[in-house]
Amino acid sequence: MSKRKEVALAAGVSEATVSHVINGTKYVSPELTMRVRKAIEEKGYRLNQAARCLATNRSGHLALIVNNLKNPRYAEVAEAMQEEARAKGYIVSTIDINLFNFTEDAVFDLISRNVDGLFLATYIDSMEPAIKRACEGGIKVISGNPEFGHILDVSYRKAIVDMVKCLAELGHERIAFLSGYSTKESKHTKYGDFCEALRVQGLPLIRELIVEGEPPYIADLDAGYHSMKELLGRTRDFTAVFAVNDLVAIGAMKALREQGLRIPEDISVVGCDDIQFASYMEPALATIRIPKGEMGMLATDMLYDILNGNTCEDTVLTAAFQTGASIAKHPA
Amino acid sequence: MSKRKEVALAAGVSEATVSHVINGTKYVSPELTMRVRKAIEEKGYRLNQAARCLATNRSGHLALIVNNLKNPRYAEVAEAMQEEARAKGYIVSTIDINLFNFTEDAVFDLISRNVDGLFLATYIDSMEPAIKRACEGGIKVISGNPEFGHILDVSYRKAIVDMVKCLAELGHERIAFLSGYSTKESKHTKYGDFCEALRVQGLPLIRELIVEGEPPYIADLDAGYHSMKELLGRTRDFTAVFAVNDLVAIGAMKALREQGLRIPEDISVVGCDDIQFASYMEPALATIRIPKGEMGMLATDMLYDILNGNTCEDTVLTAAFQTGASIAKHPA
DNA sequence: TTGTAGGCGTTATCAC
DNA sequence: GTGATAACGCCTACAA
Repeated sequence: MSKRKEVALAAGVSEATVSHVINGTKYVSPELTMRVRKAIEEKGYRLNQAARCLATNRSGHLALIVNNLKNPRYAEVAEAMQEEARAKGYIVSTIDINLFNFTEDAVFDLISRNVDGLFLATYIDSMEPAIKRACEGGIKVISGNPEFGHILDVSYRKAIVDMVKCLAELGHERIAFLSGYSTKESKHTKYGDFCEALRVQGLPLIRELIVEGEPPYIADLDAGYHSMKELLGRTRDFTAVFAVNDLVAIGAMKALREQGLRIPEDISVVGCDDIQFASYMEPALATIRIPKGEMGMLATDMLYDILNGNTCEDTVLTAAFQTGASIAKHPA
Repeated sequence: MSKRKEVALAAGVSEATVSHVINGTKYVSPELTMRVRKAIEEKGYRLNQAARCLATNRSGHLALIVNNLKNPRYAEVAEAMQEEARAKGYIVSTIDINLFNFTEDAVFDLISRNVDGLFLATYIDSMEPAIKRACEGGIKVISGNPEFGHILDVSYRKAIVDMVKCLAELGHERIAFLSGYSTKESKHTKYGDFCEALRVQGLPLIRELIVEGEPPYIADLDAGYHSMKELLGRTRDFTAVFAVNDLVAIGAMKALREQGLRIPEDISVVGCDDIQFASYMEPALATIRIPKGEMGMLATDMLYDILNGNTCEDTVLTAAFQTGASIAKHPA
């Protein structure tokens, strides 16, 4: 690895000049610029980011926090964030906290690594203290919590209301909810939105039809499968089910099929997130669409703006109900 | 952010002593150790990794290269790698090269960032030069290519032979292959294995039944869907299809259904990777199982060993055929 | 057992 | 427009 000094030597200029052509921090004559570039090329010189970070206190390193990378929803956010970040010269590390299994050290490590910015694509109360430390440590964070600075969030309210309305109009009255998580978690807004939506439609909230997740609260295919089995073991008196995400919905569909229940003839199913798989299911899963890629991009852009002293607007994107073949009229 | 100096001051010791208790590089009396730890705690001190990196030339930063993070196969590798890495004090950045859309800069950036190690979970010829540079830059790399140092790979051969044998025994003779990529890519071993497997079974390799992918070669659900449509447009004279991965298989299933073809009664379908979704399909997708989590863990362990001057063994894991409801006897 | 000092590769502030 | 020089925070001989 050749260093800046060697490049300067090869180009016959000072080290400072090399830096200036690299960073564009000062005018350098075209001729010298050329010589320097050539020297860089020939020497195969690579700027040492660690050194730069030490000097500038900026690492060009972003972090994304998700709760389950295996959920394509987050994979998509991660991919978009990464793509946008790379275009802006940043690298991103995705931290997969297994929900509720969260350890503060993961965040402290981020501080230690001088991460410039942080996007919380998932949110749990228990990480608040750590995130607060991160803020104090100078890390810019973007999340759904105004307490941490700028906010980028998605609101499910309207979509869930629309969805419940759609089901109600199809004659459904007893709608189950597969939570995946604990409905006691304060930030678990989908459950709150669902309750509200029922209220709006004048439908009852039936406790028996609410299935809580089990620790460690990984809302995945298996969780959906087991949640539905639990529900079916409890009662069959429901005609529609809303799952906290598409994975849970798809898992639930399997459990329903195994019990000989037809979708949507017997039970209508709705998921959430609109992962690509949803439309490849048989029947195609009705779901709630959220702008996953946009979130990743926006988060990156916002962080970029903040880090460069520009302003950035807080944003709340809105989800949209996406109907599908997995819902139908209430069975006569 | 308090620095080491402040900790030293607070603990009434020298900076060197602080470092030694942090790194365990020298014996420090229990008493002083205690004082230092307390001071660290009180001051909320976080070691600056950039500074350490500059001094030691080690970043504690690993990278994983995949071609499509949205493919749960890679998400799983990424998650496992990350988990193992964190336990060892490393952080990992996952780089999603969109296959064949690869740009060398991504790798050069890794060099610039003093990444200690690199795991190529995917492989394409076009990145060879860049990876070579990474090696020269001192980055330890693990991949399927011995040229780059240690190897960690998975062999599909036996699994594919078993799979074709299974299909042959069920009476299938005309087996299609949805490549997703270009079959001309030298490293695209699944295609080679498939050809070999046909040979072993004495089955013909039918050019018409081989569907090449389209640039930019993202072998995902849509690609599978379109590949199958293309195949169906070409001929219906096949009774089984092997897809390069589960996503392609699932996409193909949709196209088949749309044409009124039943799975497995009319067409048997086999995927590859054994992503969790496979078993949640209707019918459950026969596939080829690969140890995804194990690969992520192993790669990390190997890198860790190498980086710490230990030896590590090259490993080739073997895939296994996993039957499923998506295959059945040749339709009479 | 503990402290001192030089250096890691860049940036940034100054004179030149 | 260009070139020295002092940080940046930490590690690590080497000295005490």
